[in-house]
Amino acid sequence: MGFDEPSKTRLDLGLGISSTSTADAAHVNAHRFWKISEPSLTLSLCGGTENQIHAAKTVDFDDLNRVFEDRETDDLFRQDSTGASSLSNLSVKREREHRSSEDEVGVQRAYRGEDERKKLRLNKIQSSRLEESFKRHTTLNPKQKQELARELKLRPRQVEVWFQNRRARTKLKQTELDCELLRKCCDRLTDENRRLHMELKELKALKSAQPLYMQLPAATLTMCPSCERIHGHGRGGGVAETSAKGSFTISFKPALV
DNA sequence: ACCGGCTTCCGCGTTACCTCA
DNA sequence: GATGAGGTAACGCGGAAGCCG
Repeated sequence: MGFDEPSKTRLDLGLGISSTSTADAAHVNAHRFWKISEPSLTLSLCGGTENQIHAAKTVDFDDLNRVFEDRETDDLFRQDSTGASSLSNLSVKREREHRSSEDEVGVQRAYRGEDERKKLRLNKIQSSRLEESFKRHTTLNPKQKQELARELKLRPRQVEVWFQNRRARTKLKQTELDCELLRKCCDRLTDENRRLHMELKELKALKSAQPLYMQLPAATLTMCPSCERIHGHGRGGGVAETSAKGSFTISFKPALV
Protein backbone atom coordinates (compact mmCIF):
# COMPACT_ATOMS: atom_id res chain seq x y z
CA MET A 1 0.00 0.00 0.00
CA GLY A 2 1.58 3.13 -1.13
CA PHE A 3 0.44 5.99 0.93
CA ASP A 4 -0.45 4.40 4.23
CA GLU A 5 2.88 2.78 4.43
CA PRO A 6 5.25 5.70 4.44
CA SER A 7 2.98 8.62 5.04
CA LYS A 8 2.33 8.35 8.70
CA THR A 9 1.27 11.75 9.67
CA ARG A 10 2.30 13.10 12.99
CA LEU A 11 -0.70 14.13 14.93
CA ASP A 12 0.14 15.58 18.26
CA LEU A 13 -2.18 18.01 19.89
CA GLY A 14 -0.34 20.99 18.54
CA LEU A 15 -0.59 19.56 15.07
CA GLY A 16 3.17 19.64 14.94
CA ILE A 17 4.00 18.11 11.64
CA SER A 18 7.59 17.60 10.75
CA SER A 19 8.86 16.68 7.38
CA THR A 20 11.74 14.30 7.30
CA SER A 21 13.86 12.98 4.54
CA THR A 22 14.64 9.35 4.21
CA ALA A 23 17.38 8.24 1.95
CA ASP A 24 16.54 5.62 -0.57
CA ALA A 25 19.34 3.83 -2.27
CA ALA A 26 17.54 3.93 -5.55
CA HIS A 27 16.20 7.42 -5.33
CA VAL A 28 17.62 9.61 -2.64
CA ASN A 29 15.57 12.63 -3.36
CA ALA A 30 12.32 10.85 -3.66
CA HIS A 31 11.37 10.01 -0.13
CA ARG A 32 10.14 12.88 1.88
CA PHE A 33 7.59 11.58 4.26
CA TRP A 34 5.47 12.93 7.00
CA LYS A 35 6.76 11.22 10.06
CA ILE A 36 4.89 10.50 13.20
CA SER A 37 5.99 10.40 16.77
CA GLU A 38 4.27 9.47 19.99
CA PRO A 39 1.54 10.09 20.75
CA SER A 40 0.38 9.22 17.33
CA LEU A 41 -2.75 8.52 15.48
CA THR A 42 -2.06 6.35 12.54
CA LEU A 43 -4.64 6.62 9.87
CA SER A 44 -5.08 4.19 7.11
CA LEU A 45 -5.96 5.71 3.84
CA CYS A 46 -5.88 2.52 1.95
CA GLY A 47 -8.91 0.54 1.08
CA GLY A 48 -12.18 2.13 0.32
CA THR A 49 -13.39 2.95 -3.06
CA GLU A 50 -10.62 5.33 -3.98
CA ASN A 51 -8.04 2.67 -4.40
CA GLN A 52 -10.17 -0.04 -5.71
CA ILE A 53 -8.82 -1.15 -8.96
CA HIS A 54 -11.08 -0.50 -11.84
CA ALA A 55 -12.07 -3.63 -13.54
CA ALA A 56 -10.37 -3.67 -16.86
CA LYS A 57 -12.37 -5.51 -19.41
CA THR A 58 -10.90 -4.85 -22.79
CA VAL A 59 -7.83 -3.08 -24.01
CA ASP A 60 -8.05 -1.03 -27.14
CA PHE A 61 -4.38 -0.63 -27.88
CA ASP A 62 -5.07 1.05 -31.13
CA ASP A 63 -6.82 3.81 -29.26
CA LEU A 64 -3.96 3.96 -26.83
CA ASN A 65 -1.51 4.24 -29.65
CA ARG A 66 -3.49 7.01 -31.24
CA VAL A 67 -3.52 8.91 -28.00
CA PHE A 68 0.15 8.29 -27.61
CA GLU A 69 0.97 9.53 -31.06
CA ASP A 70 -1.11 12.60 -30.45
CA ARG A 71 0.80 13.42 -27.35
CA GLU A 72 4.23 12.35 -28.35
CA THR A 73 5.68 15.81 -28.21
CA ASP A 74 8.30 17.81 -26.42
CA ASP A 75 8.50 15.98 -23.14
CA LEU A 76 9.13 12.66 -24.76
CA PHE A 77 12.23 13.99 -26.40
CA ARG A 78 13.33 15.73 -23.30
CA GLN A 79 14.12 12.36 -21.83
CA ASP A 80 17.03 10.23 -22.86
CA SER A 81 17.10 6.53 -22.23
CA THR A 82 18.12 6.91 -18.61
CA GLY A 83 15.43 9.41 -17.91
CA ALA A 84 17.87 12.21 -17.50
CA SER A 85 16.87 15.53 -18.86
CA SER A 86 18.66 16.62 -21.94
CA LEU A 87 17.65 20.21 -21.53
CA SER A 88 19.17 22.45 -18.99
CA ASN A 89 17.10 24.13 -16.37
CA LEU A 90 17.65 27.35 -18.22
CA SER A 91 16.33 25.80 -21.36
CA VAL A 92 13.27 24.56 -19.53
CA LYS A 93 12.69 28.01 -18.15
CA ARG A 94 13.19 29.55 -21.54
CA GLU A 95 10.77 27.08 -22.96
CA ARG A 96 8.27 27.93 -20.26
CA GLU A 97 8.61 31.57 -21.11
CA HIS A 98 8.31 30.77 -24.76
CA ARG A 99 5.15 28.81 -24.15
CA SER A 100 3.58 31.52 -22.10
CA SER A 101 4.40 34.09 -24.74
CA GLU A 102 2.89 31.81 -27.31
CA ASP A 103 -0.19 31.59 -25.19
CA GLU A 104 -0.40 35.31 -25.19
CA VAL A 105 -0.56 35.44 -28.93
CA GLY A 106 -3.27 32.92 -29.14
CA VAL A 107 -1.57 29.59 -29.53
CA GLN A 108 -3.24 28.35 -26.40
CA ARG A 109 -6.55 29.32 -27.83
CA ALA A 110 -5.65 27.40 -30.92
CA TYR A 111 -4.81 24.14 -29.23
CA ARG A 112 -7.80 24.37 -26.99
CA GLY A 113 -9.84 23.91 -30.08
CA GLU A 114 -7.79 21.00 -31.31
CA ASP A 115 -7.60 17.46 -30.12
CA GLU A 116 -3.85 17.55 -29.97
CA ARG A 117 -3.50 19.29 -26.66
CA LYS A 118 -6.88 18.58 -25.19
CA LYS A 119 -6.71 17.50 -21.64
CA LEU A 120 -6.01 13.84 -21.45
CA ARG A 121 -8.30 11.70 -19.43
CA LEU A 122 -6.47 8.59 -18.40
CA ASN A 123 -8.39 5.47 -19.16
CA LYS A 124 -9.25 2.88 -16.57
CA ILE A 125 -6.38 0.64 -17.42
CA GLN A 126 -3.88 3.42 -17.13
CA SER A 127 -5.41 4.69 -13.92
CA SER A 128 -5.53 1.32 -12.28
CA ARG A 129 -1.98 0.50 -13.32
CA LEU A 130 -0.77 3.80 -11.93
CA GLU A 131 -2.72 3.25 -8.73
CA GLU A 132 -1.28 -0.19 -8.42
CA SER A 133 2.19 1.20 -8.84
CA PHE A 134 1.49 3.99 -6.37
CA LYS A 135 0.47 1.42 -3.79
CA ARG A 136 3.89 -0.15 -4.05
CA HIS A 137 5.87 3.07 -4.00
CA THR A 138 4.63 6.63 -3.81
CA THR A 139 7.60 7.92 -5.75
CA LEU A 140 9.28 6.67 -8.85
CA ASN A 141 12.88 6.48 -9.80
CA PRO A 142 13.71 7.37 -13.41
CA LYS A 143 13.79 3.75 -14.49
CA GLN A 144 10.41 2.97 -13.00
CA LYS A 145 9.03 6.09 -14.58
CA GLN A 146 10.32 5.14 -17.99
CA GLU A 147 9.00 1.62 -17.72
CA LEU A 148 5.60 2.72 -16.56
CA ALA A 149 5.42 5.33 -19.28
CA ARG A 150 6.37 2.78 -21.91
CA GLU A 151 3.88 0.27 -20.58
CA LEU A 152 1.02 2.74 -20.48
CA LYS A 153 2.03 4.56 -23.63
CA LEU A 154 2.32 7.83 -21.82
CA ARG A 155 5.08 10.36 -21.71
CA PRO A 156 7.36 10.02 -18.67
CA ARG A 157 6.38 13.55 -17.77
CA GLN A 158 2.75 12.47 -17.60
CA VAL A 159 3.59 9.63 -15.27
CA GLU A 160 5.62 12.00 -13.16
CA VAL A 161 2.80 14.53 -13.01
CA TRP A 162 0.32 11.83 -12.17
CA PHE A 163 2.41 10.73 -9.22
CA GLN A 164 2.84 14.30 -8.05
CA ASN A 165 -0.88 14.91 -8.18
CA ARG A 166 -1.57 11.59 -6.56
CA ARG A 167 0.73 12.42 -3.65
CA ALA A 168 -0.97 15.76 -3.31
CA ARG A 169 -4.38 14.10 -3.22
CA THR A 170 -3.17 11.63 -0.64
CA LYS A 171 -1.83 14.38 1.51
CA LEU A 172 -5.00 16.39 1.20
CA LYS A 173 -7.08 13.40 2.16
CA GLN A 174 -4.78 12.67 5.07
CA THR A 175 -5.05 16.26 6.23
CA GLU A 176 -8.81 16.09 6.07
CA LEU A 177 -8.79 12.90 8.09
CA ASP A 178 -6.41 14.44 10.60
CA CYS A 179 -8.62 17.48 10.94
CA GLU A 180 -11.65 15.32 11.48
CA LEU A 181 -9.81 13.28 14.08
CA LEU A 182 -8.57 16.35 15.85
CA ARG A 183 -12.03 17.81 15.83
CA LYS A 184 -13.43 14.67 17.45
CA CYS A 185 -10.57 14.66 19.92
CA CYS A 186 -11.26 18.28 20.74
CA ASP A 187 -14.96 17.57 21.23
CA ARG A 188 -14.12 14.70 23.56
CA LEU A 189 -11.75 16.82 25.59
CA THR A 190 -14.28 19.62 25.81
CA ASP A 191 -16.86 17.20 27.13
CA GLU A 192 -14.39 15.76 29.58
CA ASN A 193 -13.41 19.24 30.70
CA ARG A 194 -17.03 20.18 31.20
CA ARG A 195 -17.66 17.01 33.16
CA LEU A 196 -14.65 17.59 35.38
CA HIS A 197 -15.72 21.15 36.06
CA MET A 198 -19.14 19.91 37.13
CA GLU A 199 -17.56 17.27 39.32
CA LEU A 200 -15.30 19.85 40.93
CA LYS A 201 -18.22 22.11 41.54
CA GLU A 202 -20.17 19.31 43.19
CA LEU A 203 -17.23 18.35 45.35
CA LYS A 204 -16.78 21.92 46.47
CA ALA A 205 -20.43 22.13 47.36
CA LEU A 206 -20.17 18.85 49.23
CA LYS A 207 -17.07 19.96 51.05
CA SER A 208 -18.66 23.12 52.37
CA ALA A 209 -21.68 21.14 53.55
CA GLN A 210 -19.86 18.26 55.29
CA PRO A 211 -18.04 18.00 58.67
CA LEU A 212 -14.26 17.67 58.43
CA TYR A 213 -13.99 13.97 59.15
CA MET A 214 -16.31 13.24 56.30
CA GLN A 215 -13.93 15.01 54.03
CA LEU A 216 -11.09 12.65 54.82
CA PRO A 217 -10.68 9.30 53.14
CA ALA A 218 -12.18 6.54 55.23
CA ALA A 219 -8.91 4.64 55.42
CA THR A 220 -7.26 7.46 57.32
CA LEU A 221 -9.90 7.62 60.04
CA THR A 222 -9.73 5.55 63.19
CA MET A 223 -12.11 5.47 66.11
CA CYS A 224 -10.60 5.41 69.59
CA PRO A 225 -12.57 2.82 71.52
CA SER A 226 -11.99 4.44 74.89
CA CYS A 227 -12.63 8.08 74.19
CA GLU A 228 -14.92 7.52 71.20
CA ARG A 229 -12.88 9.95 69.16
CA ILE A 230 -12.17 9.66 65.46
CA HIS A 231 -8.56 10.14 64.49
CA GLY A 232 -7.75 11.14 60.94
CA HIS A 233 -4.13 11.32 59.76
CA GLY A 234 -3.63 13.96 57.16
CA ARG A 235 -0.79 14.18 54.73
CA GLY A 236 1.19 16.89 56.37
CA GLY A 237 1.30 15.17 59.70
CA GLY A 238 -1.80 16.98 60.84
CA VAL A 239 -4.28 14.98 62.83
CA ALA A 240 -7.97 15.68 62.88
CA GLU A 241 -9.73 14.39 65.92
CA THR A 242 -13.44 14.40 66.02
CA SER A 243 -15.60 13.26 68.83
CA ALA A 244 -18.32 10.97 67.78
CA LYS A 245 -20.64 13.26 69.64
CA GLY A 246 -19.82 16.26 67.48
CA SER A 247 -16.95 18.41 68.71
CA PHE A 248 -13.50 18.05 67.10
CA THR A 249 -9.96 19.27 67.43
CA ILE A 250 -7.12 19.50 64.94
CA SER A 251 -3.52 19.10 65.93
CA PHE A 252 -0.34 19.05 63.84
CA LYS A 253 2.88 17.33 64.60
CA PRO A 254 6.02 17.98 62.56
CA ALA A 255 6.53 15.47 59.83
CA LEU A 256 9.62 13.30 60.11
CA VAL A 257 11.98 13.69 57.23
C1' DA B 1 37.34 21.76 2.35
C1' DC B 2 34.61 25.11 0.28
C1' DC B 3 32.05 27.36 -3.41
C1' DG B 4 29.12 28.19 -7.31
C1' DG B 5 26.70 26.49 -11.29
C1' DC B 6 23.94 22.95 -13.17
C1' DT B 7 20.55 19.32 -13.02
C1' DT B 8 16.82 16.77 -11.20
C1' DC B 9 13.08 16.12 -8.37
C1' DC B 10 9.65 17.56 -5.32
C1' DG B 11 5.76 20.21 -3.05
C1' DC B 12 2.58 23.69 -3.55
C1' DG B 13 -0.54 26.71 -5.71
C1' DT B 14 -3.00 27.49 -9.69
C1' DT B 15 -5.20 26.92 -14.14
C1' DA B 16 -7.86 24.69 -17.54
C1' DC B 17 -10.52 21.13 -18.98
C1' DC B 18 -13.90 17.45 -18.30
C1' DT B 19 -17.85 15.18 -16.21
C1' DC B 20 -21.93 15.02 -13.87
C1' DA B 21 -25.89 16.38 -11.29
C1' DG C 1 -29.11 23.38 -23.21
C1' DA C 2 -26.99 26.16 -19.47
C1' DT C 3 -24.67 26.10 -15.25
C1' DG C 4 -22.08 25.30 -11.13
C1' DA C 5 -19.36 22.01 -8.45
C1' DG C 6 -16.00 18.66 -8.09
C1' DG C 7 -12.21 15.96 -9.98
C1' DT C 8 -7.89 15.95 -12.10
C1' DA C 9 -4.20 16.62 -15.78
C1' DA C 10 -0.96 19.94 -16.53
C1' DC C 11 1.75 23.95 -15.58
C1' DG C 12 4.89 27.36 -13.16
C1' DC C 13 7.68 28.41 -9.52
C1' DG C 14 10.82 28.01 -5.74
C1' DG C 15 13.49 25.05 -2.79
C1' DA C 16 16.38 21.01 -1.64
C1' DA C 17 19.88 17.87 -2.74
C1' DG C 18 23.46 15.76 -5.49
C1' DC C 19 27.17 16.20 -8.72
C1' DC C 20 31.04 18.36 -10.79
C1' DG C 21 34.69 21.55 -11.98
